[in-house]
Amino acid sequence: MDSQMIAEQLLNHGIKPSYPRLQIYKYLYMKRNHPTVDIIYNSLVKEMPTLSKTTVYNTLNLFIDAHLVTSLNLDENEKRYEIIIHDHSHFKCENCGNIYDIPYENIQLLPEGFEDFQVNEVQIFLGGICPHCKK
Amino acid sequence: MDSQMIAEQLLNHGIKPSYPRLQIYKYLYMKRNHPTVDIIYNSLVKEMPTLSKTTVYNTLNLFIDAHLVTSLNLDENEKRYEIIIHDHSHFKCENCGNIYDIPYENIQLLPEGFEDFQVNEVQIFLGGICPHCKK
DNA sequence: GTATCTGCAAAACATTTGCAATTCT
DNA sequence: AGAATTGCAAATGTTTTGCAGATAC
Repeated sequence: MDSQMIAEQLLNHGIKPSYPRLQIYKYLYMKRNHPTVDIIYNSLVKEMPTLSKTTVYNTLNLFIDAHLVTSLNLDENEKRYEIIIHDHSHFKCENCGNIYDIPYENIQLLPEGFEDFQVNEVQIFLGGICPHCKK
Repeated sequence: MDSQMIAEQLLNHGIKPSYPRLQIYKYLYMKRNHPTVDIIYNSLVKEMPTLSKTTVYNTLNLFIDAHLVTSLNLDENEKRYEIIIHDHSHFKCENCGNIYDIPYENIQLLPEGFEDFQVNEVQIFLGGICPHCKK
């Protein structure tokens, strides 16, 4: 996906595609690495020396309000962010700290007697040891 | 469950059952309401005027280390705590903010090709509208 | 030229830490 | 007395906010 298409995605969600916004969205789109604000900032500040963390925060919150991005609380003090993609859970390795996307389908989350709950959002977090660290 | 049994549970996990510890554990055990530190503190300080939030924090972390309690990040800034109970997810109503325990069983979380991940911990968060608010 | 966007500095929180006072045995 | 526990005050770290300067159309 090139910058032109990313700009269109932002415009489609009512967001003016300024340069910082394009770069932050592009970062999330290309890397898919569930970054923290710090990770995004440190990566982009190399190419945008005047970038501030405030702008990263503001932009991410803008994306969240526009339902382009979601934030994850993976059991630490700081939030992580990712482009909204449906039907996958997050596996965090206790050993190496890596975060993996795990797809799922057709999970029955509401048992009998709970059908009246209207589910709009699902977040599944898994903790354990990843294949790489098990060897 | 009375104080005597709670004291035994703490002792079984290597925790000396001081009065604040008993009260905090009892609160979690009886209420089952996924409280924040603030909620616990404000509830208990009525009966224990000298209680401090530091003690609530310290005690909860002690319980977590002993695997008696777990903390939840339900998408806000502050953590919530609950007695460890297996195989249930948390549903938070977008409207009233209530948190519900939803039981589940035999959910297949790892699809084909991901069997090498060793899952030690599962947290499922659901957001939406509860039956009470749908009416 | 006006509205929007950016970014510095300060504020606002939740949580942790250092350490002295208290409590328990 | 000695060891563990408690709690105040200060520190820490993330995220938000106020506002002035910069940018875009």
